[in-house]
Amino acid sequence: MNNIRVRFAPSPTGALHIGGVRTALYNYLLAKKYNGTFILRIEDTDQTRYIEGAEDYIMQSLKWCNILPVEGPGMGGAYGPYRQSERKDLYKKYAIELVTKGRAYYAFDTPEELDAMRLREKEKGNHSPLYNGAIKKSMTNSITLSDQEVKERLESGAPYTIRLNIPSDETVIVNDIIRGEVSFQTNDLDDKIVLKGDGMPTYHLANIVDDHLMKITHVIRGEEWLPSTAHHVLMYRFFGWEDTMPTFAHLPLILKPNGKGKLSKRDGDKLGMPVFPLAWKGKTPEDSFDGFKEHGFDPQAVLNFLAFLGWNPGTEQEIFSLDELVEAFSLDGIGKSGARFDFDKAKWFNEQYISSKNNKTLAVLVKPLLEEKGYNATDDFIETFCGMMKERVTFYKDFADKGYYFFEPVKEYDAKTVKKKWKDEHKNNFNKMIEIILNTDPFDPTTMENKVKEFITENELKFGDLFPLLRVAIAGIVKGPPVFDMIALLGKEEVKQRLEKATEFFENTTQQKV
RNA sequence: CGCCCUGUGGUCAAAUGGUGAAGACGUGGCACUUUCUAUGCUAAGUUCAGGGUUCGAUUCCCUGCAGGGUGACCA
Repeated sequence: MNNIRVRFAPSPTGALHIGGVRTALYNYLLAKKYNGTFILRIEDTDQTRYIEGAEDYIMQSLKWCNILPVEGPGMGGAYGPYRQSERKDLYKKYAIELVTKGRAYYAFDTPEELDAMRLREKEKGNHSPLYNGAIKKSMTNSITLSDQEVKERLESGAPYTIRLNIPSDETVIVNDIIRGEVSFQTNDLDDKIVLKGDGMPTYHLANIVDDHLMKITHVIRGEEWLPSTAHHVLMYRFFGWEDTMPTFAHLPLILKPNGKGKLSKRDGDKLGMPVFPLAWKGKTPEDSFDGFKEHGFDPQAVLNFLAFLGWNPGTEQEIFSLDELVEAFSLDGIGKSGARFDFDKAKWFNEQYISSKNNKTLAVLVKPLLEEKGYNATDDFIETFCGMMKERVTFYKDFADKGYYFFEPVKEYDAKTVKKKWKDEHKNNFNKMIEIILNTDPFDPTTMENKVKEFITENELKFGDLFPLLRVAIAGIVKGPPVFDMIALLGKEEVKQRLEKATEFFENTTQQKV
C-alpha cells in the first residue's frame, strides 16, 4: 500500500467522544504503518450545531493521546483549507455539476411541505416515507416544474436545495474492508439533500468532494455511516470518480456497558466513568465533566484499551506501546461486532501502565497531584513513595488518595486492630520493639526488619501480635506497603512522633473501654 | 415498520469442516506476603435456536430469534 492518505473528520458539536478517539487512532495507525498521511478535517457545515471550543478540544485530545495529524487546520498541508465552512463556495459548484449531469435537481419544498408529505404518507401506511421514486414526482422540484418556472424561482432568490437524483431499480454494492460486500437497492434510498437552503453542503456532498480533492485513500469511520455509504458510492459514480474512490472500513461501534445502544455521555455520568478523553467545561455544571485524563488515566493505557475494543493482533500480547500498535495494526484485525465498554478492563490496562513505569517518571507525573492536595515532599521522597505505591493503585490520583498517610499525621486509628491487639501482655514488647526500631542505624528497612525479627524470635513472640499495631501506629490503617519501607521513608523523627502519639492514643482508648 | 450490520463463557476475544474450543478482564479458591496490593497456580462458565449440506459442523447454506445501526435542509 502506497501513498496512504486517511482523515479523521469530526464535527465540532461538543466534546470528542471516546469512540471518536478510537476512530482517530485507527486512522493514525494505518497512516503511520504505511508511511502515509493522517489528516484532520473539521466538518462544520451545520452552523446550528457548532459549539465554541469543540475544535480546540479535539486538537487537545489528539495531542494528549499523542496521535496528532500532520495536515489540518493550523497545521498546513497542500489540500487546505481543512475546515469545511471555509470551503463553502467550492461545494456549490460540484452540486450544480451534478444537476447539469442530471444526477441531481433543484427542490423548492419548504420544511412544512416536507412534514406534510411525510404525515400524508404515514397515514397511508408508509412507515418511512422517502423523498424518491414516485414521491419526488409529486413535490416541488426541477423534475416536476417546467424549465421556465425553475429559472424564475432561482432568479427570484427563492430558497432551494439540491437533491441527489437516485435512479430506480438498481443495486449498489458497497465494498467494505471489514464487512465485505454490502448491497443496497436504490429504491430504498432517498434523494438526499446535498446542498442546503443556506448554501452549505450536507455531510454527504462535502465529504465526497473533500475526500476526492484531498486524495483520501481509506475512509475509516464508524458503522453508523454504513447505511449512507450507498449514496456516497453513487456520488463517486455520478462525478466520475469511481476509479479513485477510497476504500471503506466501517468500524464496529462501542456499546454501553449493558450492550444496549451506543456508548453515550449519559453512561459516563450514570456509572461514574469517563467517556471522553479530557474534561469539558460547558456553560452549565450539567454540561461539564471530567475525562480519562482527570480520572487518572495514562494516555497510553487509554489508547491501548481503545485499540483492543474491536481490534486484536491475533497474538497473546495485550500491552502495546504506540509504536508497537503501529507495527501490529491491520485493518483485517478489526472485528465486525460492536464491543461493550468494559471499564474494568480499562482499569486493568491503566494499572499495567502505571506499575511498569519507573519511579522517577512516576514521580514527575504524581508530584503535581500531591501538591494539589497540599502534600509537599522532596523529589527523592516522592520517587520512593511512587515505587512503594505503584502496584497498589489504579489511577494516578490514587497515589494521593490512597497514600495520604505518607504526607499527613494519622488522624484515625483502625479501631478493630487496636481493640484486638493492644493487650497488656504485648504492651511491653511493643515498646521494646519501638525502641529497637528507633535505635536502628542505619535507618533502613532491611537492618530494621532483621533486628526486629531477631528480637521476636529470641523472645518467642508472634509477628501477628506486634506488626499490625505497628502498621496502625504509622499509617492508621492495615493496608499499604511493607511497614519497614514506610518507616524508613518517613524518617526517624517523623516515626518517633507518630509512635508516641499512637501509643498514647492506644492506651487512652482501651482504658476507656475497660 | 423498511433497509443495513452483527451473533463464540458475565465482558473483550482467538481458532477450526473432525481429538478435551486459546488467551485476557471479571468472579471463587489456593500459594506467597502474618497488612493491602502485585504475582503464580487453580476452579466455574461458552460456539443464539431450528432445519439443511456432509461420514462429520461452532465453522458452509436457509429460516427464525436476539442485539445494534440507520431512516433530517445533523453529522
